[in-house]
Amino acid sequence: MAPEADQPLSTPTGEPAWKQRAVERSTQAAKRRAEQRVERFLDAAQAIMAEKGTTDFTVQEVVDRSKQSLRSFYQHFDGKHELLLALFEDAMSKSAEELRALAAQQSDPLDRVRVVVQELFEISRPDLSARQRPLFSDFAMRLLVSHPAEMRVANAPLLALFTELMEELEEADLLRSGFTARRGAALTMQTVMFNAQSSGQEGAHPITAEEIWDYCANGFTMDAPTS
Amino acid sequence: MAPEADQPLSTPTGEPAWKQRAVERSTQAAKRRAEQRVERFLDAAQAIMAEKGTTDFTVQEVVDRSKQSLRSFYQHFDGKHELLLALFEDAMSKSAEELRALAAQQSDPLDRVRVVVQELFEISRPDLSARQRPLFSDFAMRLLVSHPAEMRVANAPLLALFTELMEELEEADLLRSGFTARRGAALTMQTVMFNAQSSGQEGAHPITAEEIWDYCANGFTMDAPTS
DNA sequence: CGGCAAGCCGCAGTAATGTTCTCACCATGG
DNA sequence: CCATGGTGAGAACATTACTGCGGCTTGCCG
Repeated sequence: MAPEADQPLSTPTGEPAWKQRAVERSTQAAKRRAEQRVERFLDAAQAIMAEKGTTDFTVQEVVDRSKQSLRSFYQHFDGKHELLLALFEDAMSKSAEELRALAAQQSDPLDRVRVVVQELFEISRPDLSARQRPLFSDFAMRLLVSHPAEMRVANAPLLALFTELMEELEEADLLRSGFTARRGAALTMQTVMFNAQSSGQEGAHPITAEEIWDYCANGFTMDAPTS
Repeated sequence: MAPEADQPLSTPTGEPAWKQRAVERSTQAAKRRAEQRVERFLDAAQAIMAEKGTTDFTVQEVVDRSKQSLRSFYQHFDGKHELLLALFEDAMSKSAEELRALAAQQSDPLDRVRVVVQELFEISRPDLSARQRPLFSDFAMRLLVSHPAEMRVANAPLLALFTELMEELEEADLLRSGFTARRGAALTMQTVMFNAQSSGQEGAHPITAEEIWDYCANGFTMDAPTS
């Protein structure tokens, strides 16, 4: 990593290389400190959410809990929204990893999709997991309507997992004819997550993980028609 | 309607019947006036939403637009939430009626479900109908997480329609074996509405009405297995 | 017609909360 | 050892939902 020849490319302003390196060294220490502070804000926010089971905490609470200052908070985050977004993206990619690990335990491609669908349904339902994952109910919904692009980014890891699983199905000729893996991945993922959201809203007949799997896999019509 | 014998039942306080009737006559005029005021608030709110394409208006805006007073607003509504809820319930039952009329134009039970699914999808997508129906994106999502019981009430008309259509399918033996009409109705309705919500979030490959119908009807697996 | 009760209005005021500003401080690096 | 920039503490600001109060209008009743 001594790309002196490349320096001109990265210093179009005419700064000498040594100066850049010196500045960078200073910068990196500061960066570490900054990252640590950000970490503390993140941890504090997560702890508060775990306690209150909602994203309706105040910025002040996070600041107090993290033993830092409001001033510092706004130096590291563009606002409360950015904080929540960071936590949400993190939670989503962690969940995607967990689900991927779960899928890996199954040998049959169809079983892989099944366990992922059922587990995603469980961790997405508000009544059971709101306390542990308020981001999935509260924040995800608001993000979907107010910042769909950011939602798409946050969903990417999970969507990738579903796409892989669907492609496996495709290769094993287990996908319905004329059905694209990409579309099926998005449709299934969203169907599972959102139906989980409104489970418990269904008065006396809450939907179960088995039912949602059955539905996604087979639809509701007889096994032949559709025109 | 001269149920004098029944009066004691409705006047346990001992008030004479004539007085009750007189009071009621006075009351009804006041009631009409009150309803008219409520109507004006409702209309103003709807107009503002149509212009701004969001539910993020202030109560003050509604008050100004309706040429009434803030004080009066809170005399007729418990708060902004109640206003939105009223508009939402109204929009939902109107949409349910429109969809029911649309279904009636089809003779085949499966076609009835299909047109309803496809049209519900279209009117629920945020990109096209946000301007006309911000309640369906904005408010519905928030209501789902913050007041699921109210959401259930608001959804009831639409759910009833889906249930009827599903029961028709059941009677015509077009429903998959071991599949309940009630569950299918809820699952399908929510799947359609929510997937519409996130359509357009799908970068370059937005889901279409045909695809969602295909998915709901048939799922993604081959036409035989599931174990 | 005169008065009264109810409703309505305008306006100021409260509360909650996200965000920014002021200013002193201090720690880090040169 | 000093200059710079991040930090802390708190005040200040902005927005918004909501409420209290006093006065005015309106419609009703005797």
